[in-house]
Amino acid sequence: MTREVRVRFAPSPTGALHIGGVRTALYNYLFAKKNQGKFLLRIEDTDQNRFVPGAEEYIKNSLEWLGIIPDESPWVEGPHGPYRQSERKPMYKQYALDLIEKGHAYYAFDTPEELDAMRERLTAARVVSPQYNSITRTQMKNSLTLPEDEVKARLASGDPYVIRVKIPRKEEVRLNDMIRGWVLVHSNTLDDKVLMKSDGMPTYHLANIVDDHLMGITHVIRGEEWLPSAPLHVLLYRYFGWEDTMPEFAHLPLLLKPDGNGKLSKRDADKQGFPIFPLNWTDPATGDQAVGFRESGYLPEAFLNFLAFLGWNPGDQKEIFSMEELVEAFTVERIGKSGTKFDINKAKWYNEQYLKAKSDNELASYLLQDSQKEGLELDQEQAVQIVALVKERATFPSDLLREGRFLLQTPEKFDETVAAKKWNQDAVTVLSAFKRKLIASDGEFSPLVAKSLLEGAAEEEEIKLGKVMQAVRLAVTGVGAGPDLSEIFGILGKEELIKRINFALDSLEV
RNA sequence: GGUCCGUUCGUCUAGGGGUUAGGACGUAUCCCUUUCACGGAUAAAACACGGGUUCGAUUCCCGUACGGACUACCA
Repeated sequence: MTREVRVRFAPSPTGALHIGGVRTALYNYLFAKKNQGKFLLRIEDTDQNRFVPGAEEYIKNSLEWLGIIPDESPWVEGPHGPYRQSERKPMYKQYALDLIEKGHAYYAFDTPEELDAMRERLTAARVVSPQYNSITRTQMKNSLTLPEDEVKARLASGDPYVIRVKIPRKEEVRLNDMIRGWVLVHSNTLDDKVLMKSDGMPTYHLANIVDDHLMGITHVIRGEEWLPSAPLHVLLYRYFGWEDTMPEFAHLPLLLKPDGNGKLSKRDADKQGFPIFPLNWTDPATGDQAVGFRESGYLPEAFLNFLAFLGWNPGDQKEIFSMEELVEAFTVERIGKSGTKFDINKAKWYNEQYLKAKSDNELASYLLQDSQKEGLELDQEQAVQIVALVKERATFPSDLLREGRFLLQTPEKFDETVAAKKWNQDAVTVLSAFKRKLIASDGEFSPLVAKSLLEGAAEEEEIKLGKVMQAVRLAVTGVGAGPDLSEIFGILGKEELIKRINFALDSLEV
């Protein structure tokens, strides 16, 4: 019998969800949907000290923005809830006790000071890596070394204690990672990790295994930073007697900083001036603000597509994939092994592709919104016209107004470099003649009409139009570059055109 | 330091015992355009190194180097 595929994304609410976490969520989601399985979201909030208010809501909003919707989560209860580990707290202890009973775990009463002292002593003795393990635990205060009476007395009197796994001295642990193949680790390099903290909360290792088992998780797809502790997890499944339903593991390559090496961090993103979080985030403790991809103008489908390709590829040349197409094409076999440097240029390129694929009507609503914020007046029809003209030059929706602003606002100043180079007597002569022709013209005004009027003006004055074209553009738009001029004439209309030419003639000196 | 993981153009990657090592982003040049952008074309640009195995290795094996992750009562 093959089990229903069930995967989970299990972030801890310690701050804004990082782009790497979003990718992990995405891969889990794609894998679940590809295999007609379920994607669940579990909040791993077992560390009360690191809990950040708002972080959970942020995770929810981020995933919703991208359409990575969990089938089961704290907000969509399923058969295996609750989906917040803090709410599952009472369940964990029995499992830790079960392990003690089976001889795979023990109580430890060492204080933080004693642990420090032990590490210092071992470091001084040049022991390579000081850890609480099969050798050192014999010298520490735990239920393996203390008399049974004392252990009982300590527990009864409420002495603080933790529960540690008892890692065997000599044992080979092997696991088959879906991405990396067989990974072999010797138990003597593992330490007796804390399973249950003195505050009664489980650590990640315990809670994770217990919950994954209880929730019927079949595949664990998570970041590579977990690979070193995966052998411990395998051991725990074995000790619990759950080996037959142990999930398969896939450890994803890390997202690296764009220059040099190392894990991508918020610092790097700030330095390079690009977002690292999906949404805006304000740290409630420090008040530090970070802009999100969403607020920077990235379209969710573009961001998703970009993210999917960070460490995965479909094996063919196609690069633009909708969520449905990603689901269809996704396999973990095609996830790469090596770390992936983050390149914001590629993200921008994806955004351009998706932006350009939108209809003028759809794009117009962005322009309309942005314009209204500034109190600029324009209607849907005008907005569509402008969008058609400037969308080729936009990466983000906000570029629409930036690129088309001169069509909505009469320029108040002129680009000085262009003016110095191109504004001359010929320009004044042609523009003056153009203006006269505009005033004299009647009948329907169109880009074509406007253009022929300008050509006529140049011809009459015996000046080559090419020589003054830049100056005409400067007069009308205030800058030296932009979309096709006759189209601009058409959108501006005769009156506005005359007004702008007059203003330029008055303001600019030869 | 130890354990584990990794290494194809600047970046993301395809490929795989015999290839002109392919694509995309970025860069450059040209074309289109009386401008800029878009678009089109072209170019520069990679198998980390050393040993094996082999008729032949970028591809398989082993080392080395380099990089990364982990090494908490954090996840």
